[in-house]
Amino acid sequence: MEPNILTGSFQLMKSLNRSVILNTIRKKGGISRADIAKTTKLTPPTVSNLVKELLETEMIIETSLGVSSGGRKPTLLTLNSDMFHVIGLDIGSHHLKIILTDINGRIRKKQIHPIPDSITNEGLLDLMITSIYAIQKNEQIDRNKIIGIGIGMHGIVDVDQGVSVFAPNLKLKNIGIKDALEKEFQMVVQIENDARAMSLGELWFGNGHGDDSIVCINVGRGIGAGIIINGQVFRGEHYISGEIGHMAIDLNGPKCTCGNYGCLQTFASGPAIVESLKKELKLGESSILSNKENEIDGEVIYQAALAGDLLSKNILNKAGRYLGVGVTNLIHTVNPKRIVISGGVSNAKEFILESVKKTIEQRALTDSAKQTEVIISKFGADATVMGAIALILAQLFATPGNT
Amino acid sequence: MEPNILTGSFQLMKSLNRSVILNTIRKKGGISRADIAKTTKLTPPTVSNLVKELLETEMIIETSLGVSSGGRKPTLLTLNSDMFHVIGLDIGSHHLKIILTDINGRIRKKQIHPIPDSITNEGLLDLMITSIYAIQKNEQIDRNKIIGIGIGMHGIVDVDQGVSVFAPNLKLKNIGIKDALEKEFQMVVQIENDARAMSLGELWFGNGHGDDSIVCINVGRGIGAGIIINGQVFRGEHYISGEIGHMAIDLNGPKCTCGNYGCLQTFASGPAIVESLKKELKLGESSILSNKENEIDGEVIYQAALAGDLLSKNILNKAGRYLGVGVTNLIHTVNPKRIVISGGVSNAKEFILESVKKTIEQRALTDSAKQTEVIISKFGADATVMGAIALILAQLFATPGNT
DNA sequence: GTTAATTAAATATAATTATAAACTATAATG
DNA sequence: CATTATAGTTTATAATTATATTTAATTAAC
Repeated sequence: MEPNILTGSFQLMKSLNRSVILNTIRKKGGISRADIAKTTKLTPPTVSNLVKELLETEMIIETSLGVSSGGRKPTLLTLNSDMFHVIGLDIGSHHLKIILTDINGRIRKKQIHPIPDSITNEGLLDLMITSIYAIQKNEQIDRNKIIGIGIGMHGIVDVDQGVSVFAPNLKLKNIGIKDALEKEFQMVVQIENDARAMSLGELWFGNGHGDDSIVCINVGRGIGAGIIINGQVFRGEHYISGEIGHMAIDLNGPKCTCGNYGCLQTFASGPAIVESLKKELKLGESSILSNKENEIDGEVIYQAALAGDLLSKNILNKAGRYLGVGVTNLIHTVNPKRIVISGGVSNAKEFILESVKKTIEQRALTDSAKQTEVIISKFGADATVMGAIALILAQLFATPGNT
Repeated sequence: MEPNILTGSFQLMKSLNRSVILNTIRKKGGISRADIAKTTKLTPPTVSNLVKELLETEMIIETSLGVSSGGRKPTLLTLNSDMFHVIGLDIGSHHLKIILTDINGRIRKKQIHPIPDSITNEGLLDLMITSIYAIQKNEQIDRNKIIGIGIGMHGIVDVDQGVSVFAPNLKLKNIGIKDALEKEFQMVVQIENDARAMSLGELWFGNGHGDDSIVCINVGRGIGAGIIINGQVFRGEHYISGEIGHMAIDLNGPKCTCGNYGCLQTFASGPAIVESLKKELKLGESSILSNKENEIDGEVIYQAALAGDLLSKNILNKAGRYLGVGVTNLIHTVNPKRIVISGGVSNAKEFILESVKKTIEQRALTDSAKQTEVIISKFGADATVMGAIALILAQLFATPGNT
């Protein structure tokens, strides 16, 4: 069947305006009815009526009176952030991270649970359910004031069905997460690929407020990108948009786990960096890591580089240059306003970011493309779980018609 | 200043519904008021009122009576395609092609003008203006029933300003096309990059009716892609989305005109194919083109391949494989539903398409990605000019709010 | 061939919501 | 303390869609 066509009706008109007002309050935070009318170009009575309704739902509250510039003092309105809460999960390769936030995304509680090796679908679902109960324990929070549960998950995710189709790092397939959690908790549940969740988190909580187009690149065990266009997560036809880890950049390069040669993640992922360094050590390069081959992981290399180890620095720089090639390809394809780099490898920002930028400067076609903003995520290891929160908030504050 | 926020109002409600009805008539072609009400879920009186208005504007007409299935015969409505017309231009490297169509995109007249070498900005604008006058000559068409002029142009185009920022093949910069033509003709003028125009044309007139996500790849002197997401042309932040000709796929590959190495268009563009064949000839490969080095161009190679020349076939196949690598990178980034290949090189479809498909089959990550539809444009050399028409039609039939 | 049922379209009335204009409340200013 | 500026509310009105009813035109059944 055709999807429902969006037609104009009184309900649409009203819900659109209510949403516009709610979002204005969210963005400006502490704004009077009169100012809402000015910025939205709605008339004062319309604003007053809808604000009254929003006050009744307790989504917003009247706070202090503002300062007057000659006339009645404005009554300032803000989101009622103490009332409503959101739960976010980040399902990684070894750990499940869960947070509880208010609707401004301020973290109230954070917990981490290890994920046992060779876990089953049912085991993972059980772990998720118990962790969701656990984080609510001893919290003075009305259960039906929890708006929803957002989940960021690596691998391929069918957002509409709410299924983790393939989670390679856990070796699991077809986990029916949404159905299971909705049945258990009777609230909104939304699951999304980790890089895409991150990118939405970056849009909501990062510097990129608004309707921008941004790309968030998650560089860790693999490399994945989340693409935001006009403020909407872009998923592609089969939920594999942004799978840039397997972008071919050097057809004569090393063999990748996918079977092809020269994929981006054979150069710039965490494992690739470790391999690259080990190989140099075997070739006899001198380094402070020379006799510690078994202890080497990404963090160790980063610390060595910080301590001044030239080989470690060079290896990280090289990874940055390759990442820059991939990023430039993305700029020439998606041409976003801003690119945010996150994930484990982005920890080594001092040694990565500059070489990414230099590579873009060198390779990008036009001056404007060269000036594409490239930053490191400010959320560090919390990027995915904040993105999971953003999934629910994006839905809560969505404008009618913009699915 | 902030862009205007979209708020609900009676005008919006009405114009949304009018647009929904108009588009329903356009898509279904020959549909009764009652059926419109059913498919749109608008009520019959609403439909009747808006249909009355649309009849008054002469945008639609009542045609025959349909067949009854027990009851009054339905009055069928269609677009009044004989009344309104659109002009489309394709500004290529050597020729200006111009067509006049009705609002169903049916071509009424087509003309081609050569573009002199070393033309100036003013010269090109003059040529455009005279060609637009010329195509209207001897046509029984009401001047103010021409809806607009669409222009597809290679290079980088600033759609909002209506300026061709950089047209490398004509060696021109900053041609203020929109302003000049709007001043001369007082009607809607829209200019767009050729690949993006093509992609919109493919969406409107090709197999891909609807709100799909498709990518159209123009393989000629360069390689450019037009990306359509949710039925909207996607341009990127600096109008360079889809510039995949300079996607790095082989960092150790040949040097490109852009200064980098291993760009896609050093392998799969028209000039790259010609160079590649000439090189093989020099190396002594036998071919029916062996002593005709000066006559070789894309068309000659294609004809040779058709005539059974093995070298020509191999060269075209190889280009197809490289193109397939680029296309697979696109699938892993944008993940569209359908990919359409057009431009000069796509003429050699017998020798290109299969190797593109094989490469995707070999390299794509998931089964669903492997099944991405890849077709050759059915418009051939008319792809850009049909896209230019689509630019205007897309605007005419746009839903309010979806800019 | 008359009548009932069905479908299409128009019309009249009601309901919903935004808008405009008038009004009340409150504060700063001189 | 009057004047003026600003915030917010009330009332009346206008622009629409929605609902219910009516008219028209057919087909199908008896």
